[in-house]
Amino acid sequence: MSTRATTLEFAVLGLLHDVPLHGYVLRKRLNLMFGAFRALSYGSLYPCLKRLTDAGLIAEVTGGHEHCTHRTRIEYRLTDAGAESLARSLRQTGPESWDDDGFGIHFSFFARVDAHTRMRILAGRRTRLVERLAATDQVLNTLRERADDYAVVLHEHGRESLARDIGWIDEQMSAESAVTDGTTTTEIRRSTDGN
Amino acid sequence: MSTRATTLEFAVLGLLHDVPLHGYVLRKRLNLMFGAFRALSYGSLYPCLKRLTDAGLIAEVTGGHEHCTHRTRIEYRLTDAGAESLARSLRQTGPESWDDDGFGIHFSFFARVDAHTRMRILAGRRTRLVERLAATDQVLNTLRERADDYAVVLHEHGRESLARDIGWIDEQMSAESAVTDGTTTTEIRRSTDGN
DNA sequence: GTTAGCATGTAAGGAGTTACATGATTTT
DNA sequence: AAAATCATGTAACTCCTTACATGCTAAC
Repeated sequence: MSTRATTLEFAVLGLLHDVPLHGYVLRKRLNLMFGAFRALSYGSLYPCLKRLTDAGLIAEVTGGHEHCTHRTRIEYRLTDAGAESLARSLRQTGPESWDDDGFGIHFSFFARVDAHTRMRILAGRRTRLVERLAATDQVLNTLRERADDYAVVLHEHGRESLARDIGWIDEQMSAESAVTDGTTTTEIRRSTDGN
Repeated sequence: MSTRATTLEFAVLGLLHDVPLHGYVLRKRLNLMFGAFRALSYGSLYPCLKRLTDAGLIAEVTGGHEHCTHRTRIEYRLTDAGAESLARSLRQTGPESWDDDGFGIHFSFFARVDAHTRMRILAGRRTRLVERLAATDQVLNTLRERADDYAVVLHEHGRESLARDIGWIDEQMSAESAVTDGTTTTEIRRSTDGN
């Protein structure tokens, strides 16, 4: 497929990398790792699965050891093309990987990515957040001039949250460089082991 | 109009209450008070203005003291029906006023709303956030079982942000009850004065 | 006189949601 | 045997964005 994978498609490919899953369970996993609240709807997931199938990135599992009956659940597995597309998405560093939509997913899959890529994504995310902090300060100035008190309080809270998010990114970057430097011998971050 | 106002329509009516504005400036104000980043597009604003005009909630300012030329800027003012619709939206306490979409806007307009309504919206928002905190704890348990370390770190950060947001709501509720109790004589929150 | 910013709009499309429609399987 | 929950899908709709199309006005 020529068009770049959407966030949802990327997340689906990422989850299917470990284990073949069917739609219902896939949705649960997606809601677990991303979103947390405001659950993904089936009306969104199933068409996505269809698109990925049509694009040849995933395929129905035609289980050899399955009994011929109960064809009610349809499991999907990653094809070779899908694995390659996933690898490409994981390797990407750019707005898709550090803007709001993509950052959480890319971060969740960090265990599958080399330290250099992790750092670039964290750095990109940090820049974005710093930009926003500056923009928020601008907004706060204007809002204070207009004496729009409730709006000021709201944006001051937003500013604080942003500052904390930046601090968190800094922590993550420190943790990463600790791993890269080899200044620590203990295993810092594990990936998921199988199912 | 029978259908409830969308978030954008509500925000537009709210800004037009003080001063008549034209689209271009309106957009700037909207981006200032809400959004902060990811600016609203004209492709969204102008159709909204048209909808509100068709619904009779706003109308073009036909300035008496305007010179007949330069009809390039179209100012909009709130009609009586629009003012009533706005008042109704402001009075509303329910998911529209405390979910993510609506909360910021309702909070920004708090100066125009009675203390009782403010409290109910804050309480509703608090309940939502507490629900999410519980949901996040659930997710964290599952994620820890699966030893999905990066996802755990990400969700722990999300949990902390949520906890802070709840703390902030508590502060706002304290500030509100200080006003209501009359335990303070100084003016705590001003509204915008004119333009 | 040309660039930059002000100003208004439309058409097509993206990425999702809700509501609907259906049926199998497990639990009580 | 009824209720819950597992499971898959479609159709219509929402709300927004991007890209386009247009023209005025102020500054340099």
